[in-house]
Amino acid sequence: MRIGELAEAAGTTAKTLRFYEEQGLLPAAERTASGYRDYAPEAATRIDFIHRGQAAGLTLAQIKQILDIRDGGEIPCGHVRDLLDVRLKDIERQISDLVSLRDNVAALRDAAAEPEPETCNADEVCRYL
Amino acid sequence: MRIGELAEAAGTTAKTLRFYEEQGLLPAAERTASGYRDYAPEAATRIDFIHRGQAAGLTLAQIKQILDIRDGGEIPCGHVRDLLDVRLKDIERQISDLVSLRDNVAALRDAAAEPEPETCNADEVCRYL
DNA sequence: ATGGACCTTCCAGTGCGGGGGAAGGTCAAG
DNA sequence: CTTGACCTTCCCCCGCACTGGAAGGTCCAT
Repeated sequence: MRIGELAEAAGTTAKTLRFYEEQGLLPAAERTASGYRDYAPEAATRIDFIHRGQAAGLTLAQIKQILDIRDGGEIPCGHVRDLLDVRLKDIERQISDLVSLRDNVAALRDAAAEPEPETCNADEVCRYL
Repeated sequence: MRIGELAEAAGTTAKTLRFYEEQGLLPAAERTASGYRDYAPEAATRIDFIHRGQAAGLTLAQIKQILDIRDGGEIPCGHVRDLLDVRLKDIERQISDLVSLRDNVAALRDAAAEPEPETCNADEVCRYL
């Protein structure tokens, strides 16, 4: 199948598939006599994997690590678990950062909700921030 | 004072201050006879304001909007409140997105914690993702 | 044989907030 | 007078995951 068909089957674009190939996430495709990339339909499952990795918040570089392990004939489960562990801690840190930020911003907004502009000092630009 | 002194006083770098000037967040500085930027110490309060804006998650472009209003002789409280409102909704959306993601990633990691690699199908790369 | 949909490569840009480093000028201490 | 720290402008670079577009080749139906 051609790149456009594969892209549609996998829910992405031809441009993105060429990008993935360039980044080493997809193996260099077979070529037809005229130079068109020629994919087996199973190529879609690899793209699905990439999408699952992205849905878990992994970067393309991390997904590539997993694919490289699998392509090397090893079983990537352990590495996947480690990546997910790190990712999970990172997400939790982001959440707590955002919760703190939310509280701060909410307090600022509440203070700004009843403005007393006359008490603002031009030097500090806005006393509600 | 020179740009390096101001940068240190405000907890940033000379490079960043030039960048802020270029972006219109800081007014073009006075110059000494030899072309050096020459700041009044009060310049630091404006940089502090920029830092407070960043701490509230505002972009430099949004902070610039506030500064432009203040520099235009108006009182930016209303705009600040609007920006904070929008930012707050955005933060809350990010939090709920991240909480969903955390739950998904945690479930994946728990599944991967007791791997049974022999049940993995090489075609799907890793059944834990 | 012609038109349009598809494909190829290559180069450049997006948004964000800067950072790196070159080439040259300036200032104060020793 | 020299040295070293600082300053100037200039342009390019980072990560991230693409996206846009130009210039040209191919395939298929009409």
